[in-house]
Amino acid sequence: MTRRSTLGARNRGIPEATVARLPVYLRALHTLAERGIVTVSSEELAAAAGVNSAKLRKDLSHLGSYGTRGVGYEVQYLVYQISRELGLTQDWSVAIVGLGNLGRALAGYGGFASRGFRMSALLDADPAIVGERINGLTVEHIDKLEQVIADCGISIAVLAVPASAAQPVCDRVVASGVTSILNFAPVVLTVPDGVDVRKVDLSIELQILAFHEQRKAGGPAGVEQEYLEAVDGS
Amino acid sequence: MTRRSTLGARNRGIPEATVARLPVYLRALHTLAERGIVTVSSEELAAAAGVNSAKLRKDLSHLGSYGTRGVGYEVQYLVYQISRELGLTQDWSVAIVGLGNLGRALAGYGGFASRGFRMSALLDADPAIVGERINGLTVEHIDKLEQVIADCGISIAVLAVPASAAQPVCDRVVASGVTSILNFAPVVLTVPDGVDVRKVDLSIELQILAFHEQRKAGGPAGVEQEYLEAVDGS
DNA sequence: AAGCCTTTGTGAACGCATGCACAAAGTCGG
DNA sequence: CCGACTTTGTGCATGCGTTCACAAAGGCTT
Repeated sequence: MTRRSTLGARNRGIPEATVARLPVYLRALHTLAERGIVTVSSEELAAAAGVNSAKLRKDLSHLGSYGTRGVGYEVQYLVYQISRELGLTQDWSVAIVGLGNLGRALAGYGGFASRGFRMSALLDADPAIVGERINGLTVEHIDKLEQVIADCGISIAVLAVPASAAQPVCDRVVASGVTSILNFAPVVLTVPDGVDVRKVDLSIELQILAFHEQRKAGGPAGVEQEYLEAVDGS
Repeated sequence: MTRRSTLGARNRGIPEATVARLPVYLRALHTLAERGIVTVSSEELAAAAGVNSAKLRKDLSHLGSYGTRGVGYEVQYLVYQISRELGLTQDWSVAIVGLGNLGRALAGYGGFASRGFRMSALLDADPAIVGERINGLTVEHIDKLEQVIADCGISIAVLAVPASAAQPVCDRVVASGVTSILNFAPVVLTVPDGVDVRKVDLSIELQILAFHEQRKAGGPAGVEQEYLEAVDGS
């Protein structure tokens, strides 16, 4: 073990799996705080977040030793610590590229602005959409992409463009200085080292559900024979 | 090792990580097929899917031995095998509950219908929305939820409702026989055993990006001191 | 002040996932 | 028909993530 000090493991290097759960804990804590709850045990918080309590404690231990034995965690303090670790104590400017149905839904989503994320720019290529006001912002033409990203200090971009446009648009935002991308287009994006991409894909999620659904119903129906029927009807 | 037969490992029990990647391979294969490509090596397909070739081969080996050594995989055949394994050779009826901005975007998304998923019902509680036609379907009032789910044989539901409505709506669709749920509401759903839930949460994705973004910029800015300033201005 | 009770933080064991590296197995040219 | 070449399928090692179980640590009661 490579312990750095005796005061808990403030190791730089929080496991990726832990990072992915911190936002869930944070949301649960906010809910508790709204109900006026001051202190929470790992057991209670874990239940609210839908995880095992041992996992919760280990996750939190990666941030430091912020609980009190015999008592639990102070809700407000933990909110602050997790927020800070996630980088939510500073503001992030976000651009949405592509304002079709999905892009509009994202632009109108209140959950963004609430915690550290400011919707700073909306960009689209369609002249019929450019100039429209959505949620208090005017849609700019994508020709101004580089300029807008620089002016607003945008480092995070949300891509809600058609699949065929995704890679070119991605290349442009990256060239403009964006280093984090949330991609809704159903393509595998190629980016340079140092750029993070996360992907949200409805179709994939449904297919995973279908797999398990089929499993419940008794496994894949087809036997080997079916393929030939499927392709040439013999 | 517990091999079942000499003909590859047709072990029931495909790793979850593999299942999550199969749809990605499937999409890559469809793209190749459109370009008229008949045969593909693990190296090429892995590149198209954005994964390591060894991982791809191991994933595919869980389905069976569908490649030809020295040659590669036949695209159409592999499409069929993966589709069958994922349960896409049968049709799945899907209901969307909640037709705000996000629900509309989902209802209009072409990627659903294309492969095995049929949008069968749209449900909402708002009288101003009920009766509207979206993408060829009429929005029904949520009072008819149980009836519609039974009539259409729906086993997969997409929840795009406000957070406060999510758990009650979830309980109702589950009681009606739905066993797979794709949840867009920012809450942790509680469901009985045997029901699968997958969650899509924009806010969480952004927070994960923010964490890495901050990391690139030199780690969490705040020192211990900052918390006191943040809460009571002392 | 002392002992009991609660809850954290973590060592240790286990299981899953990843990636290397190579033998087995097939194709293709001569 | 044979030998060289290509590519699959997988044994093995390594690392990450999860869970159990418990000692250490604090609060609370008497």
